[in-house]
Amino acid sequence: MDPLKPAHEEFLRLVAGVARELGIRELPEIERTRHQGFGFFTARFHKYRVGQRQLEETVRRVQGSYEYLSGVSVSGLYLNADLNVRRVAELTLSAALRLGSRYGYTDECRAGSFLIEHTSANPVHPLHVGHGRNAALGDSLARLLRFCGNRVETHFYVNDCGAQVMYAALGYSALKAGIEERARRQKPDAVIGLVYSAVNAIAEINKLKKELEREQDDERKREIIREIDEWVSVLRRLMDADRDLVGKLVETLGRRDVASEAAELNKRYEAGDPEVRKVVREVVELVLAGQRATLAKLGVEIDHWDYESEIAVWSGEASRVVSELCRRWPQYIERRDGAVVFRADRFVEDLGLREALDLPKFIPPVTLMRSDGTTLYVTRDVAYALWQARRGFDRVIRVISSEQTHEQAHVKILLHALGCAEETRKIVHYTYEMVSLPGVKMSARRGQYVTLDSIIEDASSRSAELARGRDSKIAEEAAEGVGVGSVRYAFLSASPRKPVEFRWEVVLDIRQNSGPFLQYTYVRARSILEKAAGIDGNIVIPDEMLQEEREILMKVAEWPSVVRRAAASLRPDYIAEFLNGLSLLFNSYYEKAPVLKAEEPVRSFRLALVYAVKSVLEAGFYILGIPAVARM
RNA sequence: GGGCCCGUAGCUCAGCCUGGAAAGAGCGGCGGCCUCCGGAGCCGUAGGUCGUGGGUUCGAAUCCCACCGGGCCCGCCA
Repeated sequence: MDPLKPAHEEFLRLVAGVARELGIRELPEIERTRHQGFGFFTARFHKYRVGQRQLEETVRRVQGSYEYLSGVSVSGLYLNADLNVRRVAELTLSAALRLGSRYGYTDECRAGSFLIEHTSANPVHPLHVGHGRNAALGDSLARLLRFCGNRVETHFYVNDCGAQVMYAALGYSALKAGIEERARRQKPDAVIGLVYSAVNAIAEINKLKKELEREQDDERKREIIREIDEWVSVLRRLMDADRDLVGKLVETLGRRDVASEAAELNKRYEAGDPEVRKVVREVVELVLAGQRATLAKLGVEIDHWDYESEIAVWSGEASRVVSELCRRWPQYIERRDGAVVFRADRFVEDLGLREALDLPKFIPPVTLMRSDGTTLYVTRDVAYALWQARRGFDRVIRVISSEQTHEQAHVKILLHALGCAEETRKIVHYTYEMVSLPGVKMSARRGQYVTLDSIIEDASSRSAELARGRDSKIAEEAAEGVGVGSVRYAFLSASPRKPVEFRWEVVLDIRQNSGPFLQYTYVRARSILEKAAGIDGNIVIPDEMLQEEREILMKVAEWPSVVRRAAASLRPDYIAEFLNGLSLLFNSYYEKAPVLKAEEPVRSFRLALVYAVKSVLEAGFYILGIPAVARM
């Protein structure tokens, strides 16, 4: 139910009539007026080369009487119309009272079925802030599209292939008992994260030492020594976290050729060696248990966990991708020391695909297979993309950070080269920019990151701290909900295209544009309704409304179209912005207009208005995944 | 060196896809209010070369080009 629909239709009829009279063949676009004082709806006639007088006269001739519009006017070459606020208000309040937190849904926002892949962090460490943005975006897209009545399935791609997993597995099998014991006490992903970083550092140091022995050039030698020092200090830092564990890892693996062992392990894993398979899966499951717990805390549920090994490797799909490309495009295949390289650069150039596939201007060649016969991430990703595209959804949305722009372009090119036009069209690389923390440099390989767990925890304790001075028990209870709300809002409120700097003053700013601000608004609205104990269904719209009441009603009336726009353009931030605007209006109103103490019938009207605001906030909270706390 | 993205008020951001009215919010600043449903409040006000320079257009924050500044990426890593 869209309360603006009748008014929109009336305006549409007017505009169409005017256009017809003026001999304009197309229908001028109808917009929500951007500037105050020029009505609610606008149609522009600039490009049709008509005079203002002519437009005015035509409008006068064509316009009829309207139920939902008022004040049709021409200003310059704009045709504007205001709303009949009373009529629209009736529709809005009755829709909100009837639908509650489902208000906002309209049939027009259904757009098909969606497979959404998101988060897909490597299973060797805990989730960090960047994954938080990915998870919040992916999850909210899923919620938004579900709210709109679409079929949605969420997927997490478990990258259990490749060297980094093998590093974790090597460390794990070397110190199994100690690690398992720790994983019972601490979060298992944190434990494995430490193991992974330590083994990685050991491997790096060993590789560099070997290089140092062979190296002749003094300049280069000094540089290698510098790099070794850097990794040694990484190791030292990891020791501070768990001296016993990291010390034992150095002892056990320090003299071994960890890099070669990892490569060997990887080869056996891809071949499906049962022994390796068992170890790798054990370590991966430990990490996933931890990652799952973090996601659950954020209110994120994943429907399917897709294992790279199964879907791309053991199924033979990745190999088929390679052989099929060799068969179709032998002229673009090069073999370098046994590795298979696809000359994506020349392929794109020769076939002139840049425009058609909307590719970046620089495309490097892409290696499809290592010289030891194992697959590479991009090849497996192509196999996975095909698998996704063939699961019977209209669209596949892959939420992947902008770091992978080039890799995702490769996937697109390779799909095209395989002749999978249909599949390519379905797949969307939903990109978002990085999250940074002031003064923190992150590197997963160096075990240097701020975990999502610590961010959520920090947000919760800080929000409890901010509430000190009020009821501390309530603050305590609400802390986690407010913490989660603040974190999710911080990730979702900016356009995905913009880098986000995570700063506590902003994230927890109660006055505006934050999760807690919305939650606080919600608590206020809810508290009024609780005290009122029930709303009369017979709402009389008063003849004299406050300016704030008019504004809130029109804002609430716009909610369904905001939902539609957000869903159509896949932008949860539109929802966040809208809720922030609504909250600002409501808080201002709250201060001016007593609800419970008002005389009837104004009291009932105001209660209905509060209920409508509360309902919109609830719907928006569902979409953004912000906990609707009752008190805070 | 090349590629992708970002640059709008002191700060955080919306608007850019699809050009059109005086470029919108909030925070902070300044000045005020409050025996009232939750003060983590409210009202008012000042504050802008839309990074810079060209171009296209009747008209550019919006489209094109160049440059400057920031982030990310350019591997037989993922």
